[in-house]
Amino acid sequence: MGVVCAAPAQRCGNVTNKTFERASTAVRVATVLRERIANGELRPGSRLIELDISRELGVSRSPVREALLRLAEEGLVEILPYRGAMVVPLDKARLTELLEFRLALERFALERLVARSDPAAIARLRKRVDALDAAIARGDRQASIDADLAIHRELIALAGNRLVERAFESLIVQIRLYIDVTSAQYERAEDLATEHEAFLTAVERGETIMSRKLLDAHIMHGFEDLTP
Amino acid sequence: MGVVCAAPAQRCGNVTNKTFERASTAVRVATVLRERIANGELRPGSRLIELDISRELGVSRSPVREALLRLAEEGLVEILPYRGAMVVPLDKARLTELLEFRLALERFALERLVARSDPAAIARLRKRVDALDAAIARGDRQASIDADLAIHRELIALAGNRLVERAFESLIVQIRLYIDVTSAQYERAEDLATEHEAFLTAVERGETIMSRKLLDAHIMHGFEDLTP
DNA sequence: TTCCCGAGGATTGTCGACAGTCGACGGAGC
DNA sequence: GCTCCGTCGACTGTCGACAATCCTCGGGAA
Repeated sequence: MGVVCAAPAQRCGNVTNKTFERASTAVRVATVLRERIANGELRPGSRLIELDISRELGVSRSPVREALLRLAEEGLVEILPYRGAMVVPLDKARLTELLEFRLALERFALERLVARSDPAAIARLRKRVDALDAAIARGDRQASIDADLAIHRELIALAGNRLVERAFESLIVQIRLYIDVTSAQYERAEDLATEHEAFLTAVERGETIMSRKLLDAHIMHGFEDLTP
Repeated sequence: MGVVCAAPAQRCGNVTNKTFERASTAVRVATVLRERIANGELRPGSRLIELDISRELGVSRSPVREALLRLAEEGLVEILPYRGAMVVPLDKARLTELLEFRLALERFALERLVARSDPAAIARLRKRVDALDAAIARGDRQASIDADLAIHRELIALAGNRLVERAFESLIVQIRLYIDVTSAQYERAEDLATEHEAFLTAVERGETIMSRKLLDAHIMHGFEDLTP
């Protein structure tokens, strides 16, 4: 019944991932819960009861509590004093806030990138865009989503600010929750390719204003008709 | 010896703040530690040993652990597995990252503000700037710092994005740690007043580019010659 | 009927104890 | 002298039990 090892040193026979194996119980529990939230097994708004989780995973409540606290800090879970934790409910207002936040960070990164006009940096982006094109050509939806995010992750990474990077990572995890709901963006896959292509071209040419406009449009794009 | 009440319902005779009194032990411990970090009692780099803290505050280790986790999420504390927590060390690189992050958020808020050109919103900012002027005129350094931050907090609040607001709040707490070190900015108090005045004027006139430039300069200003 | 209130169950918050891990110290081997 | 390895103390990670709080659901009064 226990999905997670009870003791840190104890071996999970069926788990091969070393980093997961060696991580503390709390981190492992957080990982499990994060996945369940991401894949929809745990629906937005559903309660997360410490005792149930600890029993199911075969651990005590302490690491479960810590895991919930971590997820709360990531914004995936909301904790109310004496009333427990629940998966953050999805609504349009929240998604808007997430995207605005994301926009603020990506704009910052973009500005940096254009300002230094470093060919090597742009080449890295180019590689990611090509990967996206390939995924779309294959008609692989999941890969397309990953490749899309990889482009933006790269953009952020190129800004060289770990704090911003961390915040962005946390935003992405949350935004991913909405992707299933708002898959519209990934239905028009060709548009997606075109958008990135145009964006990258603008960046390559050092067009500050244009690249920014394209970024704005892309991030907000496809999330217009959300109905959670 | 116990500075913090052991049990939630138990009364602390000398504490008047109701919200503090009613908060969970973990939150109270976090508050105490946060203050100690802020006022320099706990120096950057110093270790935070759970057992010591719990004994000193007269609580068990559980709430102390939770408090440390919260502070870690705020970026005030760094936790290394099996090796404990310590106050994040201050260095120039980190301050730069903090300020860049802050810049990204304030730029976003500013853009919003200028775009909607709402007199009521600008009036609120005006009030804060006036308060700063008054504090500077009185020569009250602490009040000047608070008034300065209040202006920026107001700017962020006007953007109406709770996520951004929360992130900003956390940034400010961290940036405050550097203010003692880098008090240069608050030495030239008149400059500070002038900067805000010019900034607000640009906002009132709807000058997108100018207001932004002034914001950039102001945020990065005074932190140039840091020597921690 | 509607509202208040108080018991009781479910769940979170806190505690003390034990298990596991890290880093320092010191001795053995080369 | 230098490196390796085992021991030891200090500390963190995890556990199960107890205390405090919230929520629900009846029962009684207006």
